[in-house]
Amino acid sequence: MSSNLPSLRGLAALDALARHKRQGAAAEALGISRSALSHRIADLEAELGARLVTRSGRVSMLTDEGTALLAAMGDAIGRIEAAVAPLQRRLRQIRLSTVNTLAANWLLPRLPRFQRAHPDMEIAVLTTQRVADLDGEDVDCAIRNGMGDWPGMAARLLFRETLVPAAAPGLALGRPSGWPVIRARARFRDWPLWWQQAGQKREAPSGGMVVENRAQALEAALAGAGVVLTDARYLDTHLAAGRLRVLGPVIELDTGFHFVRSRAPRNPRNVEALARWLEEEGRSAPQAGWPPGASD
Amino acid sequence: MSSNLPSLRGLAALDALARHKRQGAAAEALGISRSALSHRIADLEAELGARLVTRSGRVSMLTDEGTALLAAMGDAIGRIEAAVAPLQRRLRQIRLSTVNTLAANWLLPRLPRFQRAHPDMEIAVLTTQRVADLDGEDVDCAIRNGMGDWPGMAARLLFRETLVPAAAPGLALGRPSGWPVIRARARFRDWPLWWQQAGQKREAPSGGMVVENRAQALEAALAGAGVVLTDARYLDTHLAAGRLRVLGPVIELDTGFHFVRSRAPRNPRNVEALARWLEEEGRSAPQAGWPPGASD
DNA sequence: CCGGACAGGTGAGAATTTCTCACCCATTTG
DNA sequence: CAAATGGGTGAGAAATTCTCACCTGTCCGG
Repeated sequence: MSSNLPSLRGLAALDALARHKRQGAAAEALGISRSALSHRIADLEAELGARLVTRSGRVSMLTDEGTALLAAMGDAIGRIEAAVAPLQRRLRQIRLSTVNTLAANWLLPRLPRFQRAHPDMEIAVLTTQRVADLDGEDVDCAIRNGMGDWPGMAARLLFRETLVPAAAPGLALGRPSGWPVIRARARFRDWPLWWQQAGQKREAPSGGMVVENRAQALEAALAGAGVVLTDARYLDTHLAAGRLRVLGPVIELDTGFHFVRSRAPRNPRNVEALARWLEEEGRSAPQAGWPPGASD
Repeated sequence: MSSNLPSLRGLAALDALARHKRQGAAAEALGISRSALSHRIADLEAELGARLVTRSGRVSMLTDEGTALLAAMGDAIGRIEAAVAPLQRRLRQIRLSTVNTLAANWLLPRLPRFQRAHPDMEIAVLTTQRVADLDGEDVDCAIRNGMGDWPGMAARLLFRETLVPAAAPGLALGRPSGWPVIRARARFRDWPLWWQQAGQKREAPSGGMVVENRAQALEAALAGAGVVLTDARYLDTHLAAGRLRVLGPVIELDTGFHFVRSRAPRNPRNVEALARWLEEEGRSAPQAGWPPGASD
C-alpha cells in the first residue's frame, strides 16, 4: 500500500499535452508557463523511468507508454477535479451577513465595483433582519451595527451611524415641529435624539406613522407619507435621483457599522481584501460635499 | 480548465484516514510520519476551506463534506496508482545483460547478497550468448568481455580474465602434455596462451574434445571428460564443493569483464549502486588465498 | 482523582517540488 | 537565409512536504 504516488501535476501535464498536441497550448490550458510544463513532463518521465512523449516535427506525440498510461488512468484527474470543484467554488465565495437596509441602500450599489476589481471572488450577501450570530451560521463575515464592543471579536469600524431627516420633494411641509414624522418601531429613540442634537427649539413632533423597521420607513417616505429619519448613506441614490430631499442637519451617533469576521473564515485572504475595501468605501463616501444635491 | 488541482498527497491522506480511522495507522499505510499526515489533512482542509475530519474521542471521523469528497472521487487515486504501477515496477528493475557463463558461475551465486542489501531493487539478468548491443535492446546495463575500449561508452573494469586448468577430482591424469584437454570453439586460443605463459616445457597437447562454448566446456569437465581451461572465478563454487580441482597456475589475460551502462538507463541511481557493488565484488573475491581449497 | 499510555496538533527547519525567467537549440516557413 | 514557432535547460525563488521535538487532550487502571 505504500506506493509512491506520482505527481498529479505531472500527470495533468501529460493529459493536457495529449489533448492539445502542443506544449504551449497545454501549458496555457493549465495556467502555467511553457517552461513549467516542459519541466513537469521531463520530471514525470524521470520519475517513471520511461519516455512518454516524442517530438516529431512540430507536434508532440505520446509514446505507446504515454498513451497506455493515460488510458489506464481513465478520467481519474477529471474525477478529482469534479470532486473538488464544489468545495473550491464555495471557497471563492465570501458570505457576508448584514441587515436589509444597509444591503439595499449602501452595500449592493457599491458591490459591482468590487466584483470588477476582484473577478476571482464571489460575494454572497445574506440579509438577515436580526444580526446573525457569526459562528453559528455558515457565514464568513458580517457588517454589524453597534458600538463595536462585542466580546471576543475584533470589530473594524466602517463608519459611524448618522441621522438626517428627508422626505419626498412633493410633500408640503410646515415648520419642523409640525412634520409628519415616520417612526421605525425598532428605532423609536432616533427622533428624540436628532431633535435634541440638531438644536431644534420647539418640541419634537409626536404622533406620525409607525412602521416595523427602517426599510419600511424609507419606503413610506419615498411614497410621500412623511419625513423619515435615517442614515445619510442610505439616501445617496434617492437624493441623486431626486426622489427625496434633505430637510435638516446630519447628526452623528456613537454607534456605527462594523466589519466583523467569523472565527474561521473559509478564505482569510479574500475576507481581508473585502474588509479593506469596505473600510475604504466607508471612509471615502460621503462627508465631503454632503448632501450631494441640495443645501436646504 | 485552469482549475487548481488539489494536492494528491492530501487526498490520499484523507482516503487512508477514512479507511484506517486512526492517523497513526493511516500514516503507516502511506509510509509517512503521523505528523506528516496531520499536516497533510490540515493543509487540505485549508486548501478547500472546509473541515473534512472531526476527532470524536479516540477515532477520527470524516465530516459529511469529507465523505462526499471521497465518494465523488471514487477510486480515482486507485486508478492512478494502478496506471503507474507497471512503469514503477519496471523502474525498480535493473536489466543486466551478460553472457551465460559469467551469469551462471559468478554473477548468480553472488546476486542474493545484493538483493538482500537492496530489497527495493530487482535485478533481471538477461543472458545472451552474443553481446547485446546496449542501446538497441531494452537493457539498462551489461557486463561485457573485452579490452574495455568500446567507442562511445565508458567501461568500468570489474576484473581481468584469468585462465586456470581444472578437472574433476576422479580423473586420472598423467603429465600436462598428456592432458585430455577440452576446447571451446569460441576460445581456441586459450590453451596455447596458457601453455606459453604458464611456462610449460613440453609441447601443448593437441587433440582433445571440442565443444561449442565455455559453459559446455565446464559441463564436460564436471562430467569428468577432461581438463578445462577457464576463468578462475568460474570455479569458485565447484572447487568449494569438491567437484573440480586446480591443475596449474592462474594466468591473467589483458582482456577483462567490464561493466557498461546503456546511454539512458531507467533508474541511474540504482544502476550506479549495482555498478559499485559489482566493482567491489570483482576486486574482493579471489586473488587473496586463491585457489580456495587445493595448492596443487 | 492521579498518572501513564495513547491519539492528535504544532512550529521549526530541512528536503523536495514546482514555478518562472532568461536563455538556448531545432525545425519550419516566408 | 532570417524570422517565427516550438521545445529544452539551468538558476534561483517560492511552495509544498516531510521529520523531529514537543505540546495538548482523552481514556483507563490503580
